[in-house]
Amino acid sequence: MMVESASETIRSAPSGQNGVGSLSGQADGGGAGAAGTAAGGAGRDAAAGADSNGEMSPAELLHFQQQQALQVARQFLLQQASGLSSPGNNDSKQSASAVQVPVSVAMMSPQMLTPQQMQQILSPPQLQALLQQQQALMLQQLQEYYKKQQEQLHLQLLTQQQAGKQQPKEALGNKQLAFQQQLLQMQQLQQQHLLNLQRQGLVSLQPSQASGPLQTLPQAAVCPSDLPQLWKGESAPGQPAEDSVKQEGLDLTGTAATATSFAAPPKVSPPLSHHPLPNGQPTVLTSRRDSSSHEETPGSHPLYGHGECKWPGCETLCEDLGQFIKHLNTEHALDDRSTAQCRVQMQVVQQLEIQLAKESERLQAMMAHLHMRPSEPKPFSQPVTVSADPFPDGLVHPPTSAAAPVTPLRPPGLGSASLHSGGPARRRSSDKFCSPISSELAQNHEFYKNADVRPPFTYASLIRQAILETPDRQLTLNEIYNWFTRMFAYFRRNTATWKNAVRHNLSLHKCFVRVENVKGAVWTVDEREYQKRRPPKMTGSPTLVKNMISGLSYGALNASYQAALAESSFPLLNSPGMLNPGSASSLLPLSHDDVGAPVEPLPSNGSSSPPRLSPPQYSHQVQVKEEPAEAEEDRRPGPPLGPPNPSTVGPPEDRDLEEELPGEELS
DNA sequence: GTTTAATTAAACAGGT
DNA sequence: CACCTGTTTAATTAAA
Repeated sequence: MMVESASETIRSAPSGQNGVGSLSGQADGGGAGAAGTAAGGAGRDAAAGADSNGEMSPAELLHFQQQQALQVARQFLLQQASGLSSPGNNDSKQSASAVQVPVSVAMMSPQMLTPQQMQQILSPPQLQALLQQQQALMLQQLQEYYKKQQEQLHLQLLTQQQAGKQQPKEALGNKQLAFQQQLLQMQQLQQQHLLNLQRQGLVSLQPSQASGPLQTLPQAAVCPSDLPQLWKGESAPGQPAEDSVKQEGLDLTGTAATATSFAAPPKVSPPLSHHPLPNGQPTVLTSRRDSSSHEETPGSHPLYGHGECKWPGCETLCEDLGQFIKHLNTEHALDDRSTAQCRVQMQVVQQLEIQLAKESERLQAMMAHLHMRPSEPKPFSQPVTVSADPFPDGLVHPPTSAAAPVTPLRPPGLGSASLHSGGPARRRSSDKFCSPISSELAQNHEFYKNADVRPPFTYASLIRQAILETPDRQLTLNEIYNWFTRMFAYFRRNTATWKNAVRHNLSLHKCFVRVENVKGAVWTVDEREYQKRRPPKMTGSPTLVKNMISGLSYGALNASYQAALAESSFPLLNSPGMLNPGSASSLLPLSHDDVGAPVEPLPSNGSSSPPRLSPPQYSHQVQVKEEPAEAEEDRRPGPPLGPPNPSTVGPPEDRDLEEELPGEELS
């Protein structure tokens, strides 16, 4: 009936929903970019310093300087490669390195932690996350540095040529040779580093550069089979303006290179350029460009894998490479469509980069602020609320909460690793690290709204979120549907399927209570129940995870990080509803994490850190206008769950939540 | 290898 | 009758 039409309408409306555009907020990758630049600057300064000292001939000076720089770079790379295991002593030896790699230094909090110590202190997952962050930064620096080196090489060559007239040719030759060798070495290191990154899934779309072994990995890991939908249809054009906002500016240059550099084979080759991204984003990806140019893997193609074309949304089967190439040239030639698709890909990449940069920056700031105080368990044993701490293991805690250090014993498993191709780390990634839906959404809702990517949350958590976002914490089925379509591009398709799932979830979970209203029935959330059944899984659905992983894992990653911060910081998403004093109660108890709080594991010692908000007030249902008793019944089984007593129901996990106050709405 | 939870599909009952 | 809303059951799958 009307409903239908209503939902349909909305369906197409999403883009117009709101112009808030968190994206724009996120987009300002400027910060990160700046950081990167600054780092680079520092490096240069160091070099400059060396310059001033010397009194050697220009050529020697250059040489010396380069040597030094190379050394540093090499060392740094090695360090990275070995997982921070390289001894810190080296650092002292090479004071220059300190300058050269300010970022890393800062991150490690020189204050005395040697890499090894860090390793001990931090859980694997933490390390992993850290490492990734560092690597990303590193890459940027390296990139710059590398460029610089090349320039210098040229310079040097020129100089030497001039001077050559007075010096024996041989000497020069040797020098040049040596230098070139170093450069080569450096290149190799760089490649190696890239490989590492690839393995970790940090760098996606890795193209040709890594001929053999890698090609499959990246493909599988990154090519989100679902991402394609992004392209299907109207792709780029369809993108709501808000989203494209600034992206528009970047055009095919920088990012294009990233997204499509591989499409270079024969003819189809978009204009690639070396320009750095406009916004200063580093581009993890770009770097590979250099190296990729070296070798053109003969037997494979980045866009070809498992017998099919990996062009977004294509999936055409091709027997062999030859056929594929032909297909590529005919189907994906340089035309409007391809360009549009390319643009979309660019946006995806861009967003990922921005996100990465942002997170990196944040991490640095966090570490700087905390002096990298490790979440060491023992030392600071303080309150231990732990039980629930959803912190993704690794992060430093949010300043706000008193939450104490995470228990060390925790199964290591964080997520970052698990995020990317499920590889090895699939262990418990989920649980602990699931992110609070609210924060995740808050951060990426623009993204989900526009990208056809399945959100990494379960239907139950999404439904709950939808309901809680409203002022009265109640929604009709149809409104729930609308929320889904409004908030997620993904749910604008296959409506029959997910709607059925929604209904199914509403009926299935006790936490959703149907209340008969004058006008019909509305659904509310019984937080208590919800929390109860919590040992959730982060993921929503298998597919979900898959998508997330493959495509835009950043959301999750970030989510994990955010989880830590969530509590305090995101005003963003929560419902306007919260404001509502009257009904607000429900929110409190909810620990935002919906998706995943780990509830169970630890004995919650609520004692130490009393969750600030006593969960007792289980939100009860919001005051629904006339509400039949049905709901009530379930709700309180018997003993009113002890409010104060966290251990009862669940971990008090609600560790503080104050989940944020209401902020605005997400869309 | 078993259990649990989520997803998906589908049947079915009331209502409109 | 068609469609919506709810409830259920069942199969499948991934994670624990």
